[in-house]
Amino acid sequence: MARAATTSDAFNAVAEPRRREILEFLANEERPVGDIVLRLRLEQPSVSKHLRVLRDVGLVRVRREGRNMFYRTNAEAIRPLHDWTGEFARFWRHQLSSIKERAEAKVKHGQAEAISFKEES
Amino acid sequence: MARAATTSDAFNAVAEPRRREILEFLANEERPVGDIVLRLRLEQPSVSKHLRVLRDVGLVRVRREGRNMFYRTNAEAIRPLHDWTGEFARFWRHQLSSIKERAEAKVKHGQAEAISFKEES
DNA sequence: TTGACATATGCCTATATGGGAATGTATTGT
DNA sequence: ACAATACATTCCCATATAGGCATATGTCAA
Repeated sequence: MARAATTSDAFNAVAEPRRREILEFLANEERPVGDIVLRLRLEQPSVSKHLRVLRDVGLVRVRREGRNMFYRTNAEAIRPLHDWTGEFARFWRHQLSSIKERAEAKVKHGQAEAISFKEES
Repeated sequence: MARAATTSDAFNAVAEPRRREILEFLANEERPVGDIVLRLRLEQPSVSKHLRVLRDVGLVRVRREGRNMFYRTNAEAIRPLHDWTGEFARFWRHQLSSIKERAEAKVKHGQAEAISFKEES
């Protein structure tokens, strides 16, 4: 068998980096497809296809307004991922991973892996 | 191009349901491969291959003891996923995801729509 | 060394993918 | 009606699976 479909669940859908970028971009407010194309610098068909996947798993919602399709992130659909990963929180608090990791942690202390949701460009 | 490799990052690695099960099983304590085989009822080669993927992205650590390979989940590697999904928490708190929810919200608090759907040219 | 055991890797195949290019569809303006 | 605009869909293709099966590697015991 092959890999599970990208549309099988939110886990598979967000595995694609571009789709994560789209979700970040659409988190604050709804946007027409054209805006996403400009922002991510992808071909329009690619964006439409990514949106199709996100839509199929409920990660985005869409609304038509004239010729435009306004998409927005449906944060609720991301919640299961947050919940699942959160189950491991108690372990990363009490676990001493490895000597090597501790050393790395000290070195790159500022690398907090924070994702920023830029409003406009 | 095809899909990104399962070993490209934790997002892709955990997209596979079986690998998530493995991570859950190995969260509390280390286990030899044989235990995972029995637990998940998969063929041993499949388990080994899944473990290889998880190992490549740092989601599990391994230790040899005689003929056995003891694997355990490295929760730290799951943290980035938790952090990323957590960025959307403020949205699922303020967003009304469905008509049903909106109706309930109105009844309970008489709360107005919090998200502004701004238009842009 | 030989054999049993535990695990890893290689090979094969059906399947789904993401990007590019072309085309289809819906809506608006004239 | 017709052209333009905004998206969506289809087709093609190189690539990476995941599972099944066979085989290789590594370790221990006799």
